[in-house]
Amino acid sequence: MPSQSDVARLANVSFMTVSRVVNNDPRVKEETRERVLRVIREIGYYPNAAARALNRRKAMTVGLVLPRDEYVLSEPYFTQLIYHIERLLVPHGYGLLLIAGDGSAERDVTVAFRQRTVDGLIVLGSPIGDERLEAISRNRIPTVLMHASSELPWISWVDIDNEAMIGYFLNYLAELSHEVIGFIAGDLTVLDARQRLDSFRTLLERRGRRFDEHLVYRGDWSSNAGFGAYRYFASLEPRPTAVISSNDHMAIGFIKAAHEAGERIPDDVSIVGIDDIEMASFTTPALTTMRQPMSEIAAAAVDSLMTSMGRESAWEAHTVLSAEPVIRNSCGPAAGGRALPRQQNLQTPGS
Amino acid sequence: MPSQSDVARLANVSFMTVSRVVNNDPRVKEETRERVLRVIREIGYYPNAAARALNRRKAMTVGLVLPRDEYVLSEPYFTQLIYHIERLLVPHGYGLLLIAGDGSAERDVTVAFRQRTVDGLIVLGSPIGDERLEAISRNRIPTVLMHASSELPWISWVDIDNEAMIGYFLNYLAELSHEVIGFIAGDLTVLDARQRLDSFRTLLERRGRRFDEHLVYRGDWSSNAGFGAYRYFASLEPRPTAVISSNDHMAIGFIKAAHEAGERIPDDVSIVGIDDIEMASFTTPALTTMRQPMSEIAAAAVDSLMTSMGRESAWEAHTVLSAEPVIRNSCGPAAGGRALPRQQNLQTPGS
DNA sequence: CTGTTAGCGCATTCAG
DNA sequence: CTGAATGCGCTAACAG
Repeated sequence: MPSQSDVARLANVSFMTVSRVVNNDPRVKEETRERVLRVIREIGYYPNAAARALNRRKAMTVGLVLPRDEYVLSEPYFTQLIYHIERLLVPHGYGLLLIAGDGSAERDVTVAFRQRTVDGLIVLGSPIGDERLEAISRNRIPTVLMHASSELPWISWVDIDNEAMIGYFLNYLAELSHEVIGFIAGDLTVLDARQRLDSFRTLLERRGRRFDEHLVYRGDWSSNAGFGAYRYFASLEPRPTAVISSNDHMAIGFIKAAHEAGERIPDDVSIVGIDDIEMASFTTPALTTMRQPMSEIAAAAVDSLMTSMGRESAWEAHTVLSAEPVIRNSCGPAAGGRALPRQQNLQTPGS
Repeated sequence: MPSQSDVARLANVSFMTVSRVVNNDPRVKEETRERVLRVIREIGYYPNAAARALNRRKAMTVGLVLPRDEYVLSEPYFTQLIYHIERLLVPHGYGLLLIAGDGSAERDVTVAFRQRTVDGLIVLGSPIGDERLEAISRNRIPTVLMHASSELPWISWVDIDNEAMIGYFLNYLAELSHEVIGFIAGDLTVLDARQRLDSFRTLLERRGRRFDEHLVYRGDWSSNAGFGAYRYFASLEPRPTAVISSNDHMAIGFIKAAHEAGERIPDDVSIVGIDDIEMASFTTPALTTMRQPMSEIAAAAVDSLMTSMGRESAWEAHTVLSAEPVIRNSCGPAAGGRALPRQQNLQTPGS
């Protein structure tokens, strides 16, 4: 495998000149540059990443810390995020290293940085009170958190506006005359899950309605949980006429359970989800939900991380982005109500 | 950030001894080793990955080449594979670097290796006649292909037994007295898609039934394609009483379309999928499908890659694994038939 | 504009 | 069992 010296010899220059050409240093005569470039192409020279990293003290790699939970990982949601992150990192010259966190909390997350394998971290969906964050901050690792937040230095984050989403649905369902609204929570160790639930409670009270613990079903993001939620709500008195699910998977489980029970959606009960996964337009009826701005989320994360890695002292940015409602057919007027569904942003499954 | 020399000084040894301790070289006095280890822990020393890589000429990193297609990537299927691969790589001391292939074919795939950023490659679902494979082989990059195959040296692969899957379904549907069977193909630039279609044709003919082009709908793996397939088959005369879909997504689109048309599954038409994605147990009715042995596939891939990377000269292994049928409720006897559904491997959605 | 010197942190080879 | 010398391939800092 050829090195700079090989190129240098064949081009009749010192290897220093080769280095300059490779790094686009302007102070090289055009003629020499071209000669060197030609040799480089001819013998197929590529700079050795390890030597570069050693010298520059920069690995040009970002670590992607995956949720510990195998289940969460199987969300297409995360895959899309990963896809966008990688795409945005490449133009900056950075690579993306996967780090799954099944071992000891602190070690996993810290080691890659201490070994200088990565220059910074992107953490996907860290749980509340995650000890890893403390370790990250202590080690002064430039980091951006996605779908979570933190006040620690060195830790930037980008999240979606959970309160706005819940607020939107609450309005929407109110216009459809729903009075009793159930809520399916996600795994409450996850910040987004908690924020959604808290928003539900707070916003309800702000409207002067009383918040009833019984109207909350604690799920874990899985379709199965939505299944359980249906049964639970069906047994309630008074029974909710509409349900807000903290994600689409659970909403889909809910719909499935309703079908099996012989009920019709939205005639018998309305349901909304969050995420707009592909399957959401393929349920019967198609699910009303919120679409998250994936590529913006990824872009904000990469931006924050880049400037954070470029600085010497602690720095962090906090970004909140809003989701976009996707109104389909899983909501209707409350039984006995006369309101009509508001058909804005009508979205049909392409076909 | 401390280096070996720092540890050496504090432990009153030469940095060479530190190196030996770090690499578990047995020829170090137990007492010295412990002293060194203590210092290492105290000052939080971690070996510098770049220096190591430079010296050993090994990056201890594997590149994961993702499908170019954003759609395919959103399959939870791939995420699971990634998860398992990472998990299996870590014990070997290897990291996993993501490589998305949106740029020029050869460059993308080759560069990381030529730069010595990765020691080998795992390629997910390469299309038929992929020029990248030729480039990989030419560069003598130890590589394992997943869900594809190739005869090129240096390229190992692991795939599932597509013919066996189709054969199983053909038997199963025959027992249910289905005579006219439709087939929804995946994106035919993908080897698995083609193998499934070819098996369908071949096995049908082997049974002495004639293969009819009209009974094949060419999809692209998406739910939308399944939607279109339903409409297509509904217009056919004679109309198929059962349909084999090349993946679950398309099967789910098919089911959705059937619902919208007011038909019942499996009474009016039977359908099977492949993959057993999570959603497959949450359709109405729950989908009969094939579950792929994810962790075995990943294990076979990692194994092959490891031995391939450990060798000097070309080496490759070819592995074929079989999928496991998951019989749920989307198939019934052909209209007018008297056969009963064979209830083996009965699988209910947990709940 | 180009070359020389030095060293990034580690592991291999050879001496003790 | 331990240490000294050497070089992996590259770039920063300083000559020329």
